Amino acid sequence: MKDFLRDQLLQALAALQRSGSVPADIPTGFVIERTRSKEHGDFAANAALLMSKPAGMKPRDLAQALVAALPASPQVAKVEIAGPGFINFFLSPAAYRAEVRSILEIGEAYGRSTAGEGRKVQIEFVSANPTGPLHVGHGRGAAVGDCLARLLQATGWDVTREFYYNDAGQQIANLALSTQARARGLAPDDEGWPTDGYRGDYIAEVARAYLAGETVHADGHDVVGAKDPDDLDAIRRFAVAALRREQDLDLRAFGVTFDVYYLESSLYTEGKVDDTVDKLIAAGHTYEQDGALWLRTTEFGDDRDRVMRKAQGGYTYFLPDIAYHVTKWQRGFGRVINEQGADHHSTVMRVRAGLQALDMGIPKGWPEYVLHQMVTVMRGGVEVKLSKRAGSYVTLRDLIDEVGRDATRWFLVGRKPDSQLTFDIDLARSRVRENPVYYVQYTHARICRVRERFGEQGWTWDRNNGLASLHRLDTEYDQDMMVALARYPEVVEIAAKNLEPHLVATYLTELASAFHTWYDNSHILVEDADLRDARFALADAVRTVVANGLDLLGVDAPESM
RNA sequence: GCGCCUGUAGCUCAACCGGAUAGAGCAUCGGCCUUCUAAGCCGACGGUUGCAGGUUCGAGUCCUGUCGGGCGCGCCA
Repeated sequence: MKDFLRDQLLQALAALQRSGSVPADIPTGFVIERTRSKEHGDFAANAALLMSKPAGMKPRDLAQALVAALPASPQVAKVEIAGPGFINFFLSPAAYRAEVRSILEIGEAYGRSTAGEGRKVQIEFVSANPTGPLHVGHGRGAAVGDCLARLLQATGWDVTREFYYNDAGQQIANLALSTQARARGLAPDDEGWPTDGYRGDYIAEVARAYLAGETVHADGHDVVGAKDPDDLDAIRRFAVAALRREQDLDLRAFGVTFDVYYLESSLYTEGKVDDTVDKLIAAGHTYEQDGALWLRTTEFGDDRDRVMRKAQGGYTYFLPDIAYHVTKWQRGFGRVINEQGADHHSTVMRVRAGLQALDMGIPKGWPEYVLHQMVTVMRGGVEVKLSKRAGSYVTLRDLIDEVGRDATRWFLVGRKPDSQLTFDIDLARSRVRENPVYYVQYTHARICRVRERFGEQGWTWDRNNGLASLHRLDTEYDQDMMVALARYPEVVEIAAKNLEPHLVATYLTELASAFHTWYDNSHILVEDADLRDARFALADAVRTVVANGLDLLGVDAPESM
């Protein structure tokens, strides 16, 4: 609808230009937007305000001229000029009825678009190292990343979900040593416990399974515990597999799956790291100093140069990072979005700088980043910092077990990623109005219940009759309900464009509120069959949009509660 | 000290790449259950958008400064 109105205004502008009353070379960067207040109609255009200066006319005069030149349209009931020169469009009831009809006809496809034109986009998220259970921060990354993937899929992108994990570095060595220590019966703080060892109870479980010769299935193959506490390499393989397996189970329970798991070790075994080093040297952006090899990232905006290869040998983490991103580029992802915790924000500059240094024609802003801020977990008004299994942090599994998958997803994705998030366990598990996820799910269930009542009353809902009778929906409540519904495609579009999935959650809460208001003021099960069918058609349209929105968030739309 | 994020009602948060009178819910107060889920609805109260400047037709939004909070500033990942 926005595009339609914009087009109408452009036509009016063109007409004015032909008649010579407005210069031909006028910027047309105006926007059509939803009004905040319905006194101002449904949509407003700021065209006259922006173009008044170049047009040499007063805003209101220009608005007047534009409105006079607008083509007639059955979708627009009236156009007003207001305030400093806004052009306000009031849609006709027929335009909103058409929206309801469209929702019921295309169902789950409503709100989707082809804006992405089938282009490839990769979303890398979670990417936790296999050294422990996933924590709340990973959960936020999983929820945000997965919802971004759903949003981009819904807007016509060809999405690949990718999980990158470090199975090669120092942290993995620590994991192996910690597991070995447990296998030898040591506990944290005992004599001989490795420095920087992982202290959580889960390490003891891994060690026990290893000694028992258990089999772990991860990443498509089985790893059997070798039982030998001296075989550090076998312990490492087993521990990585065991923790990968555990993370995978957590993610599955969270409703998150990946298309590709990319192993850092493969970058080494396939020579991609060495290859990247050679190319950086050849590109002339490196130098040796203090025995180390440095990359001149300052040439690309960094505030200091970075070491690539340490004096003692071995690479710093950011070199495999660059090599990894080269593979993303070579795999044909013209668009890549990395979802990470904000505590890693310093890598953004370095990765981009490294890619620029390679001079491969990669755009400066590639890849894109969505960084989420920290999560604080509260229960009973106090911060929760510990979990039994992990020790020093709250795990994703803890949250799922305590408040359920749906509420966990909703709350972790329900705020702008840029904002710090307080996860209130008491609120998330409560089943009252103040808990938005229950409020929205309840809305869906409530509409399903009305459908059941048709049968109990001996009636059948005649959908086609409902669609044909939509003109019977003529109250202000009806109008408000339809306006709220029609916003959905715009919300999806904006959420996808801005990479802000929380907008969907916010919208659904508003839609639910709008529904209850309408519902409690509009009796559906009336004797008049036309009116009854029409009202339920509107209710079912709400149900459809709620279901579509919840699907974008990966949250169930229950038929009863 | 430097960089990134952030500051909106008592509380938790919105505000669509600058728009009109800054919106919801909770809390507080007052109403509504003999018919579709009261897990709901209706109403009232509540604001100098941390502070100070600037940009312009217009600023919560952009710029500068300042104060408070978070994160990061390794030849760790």
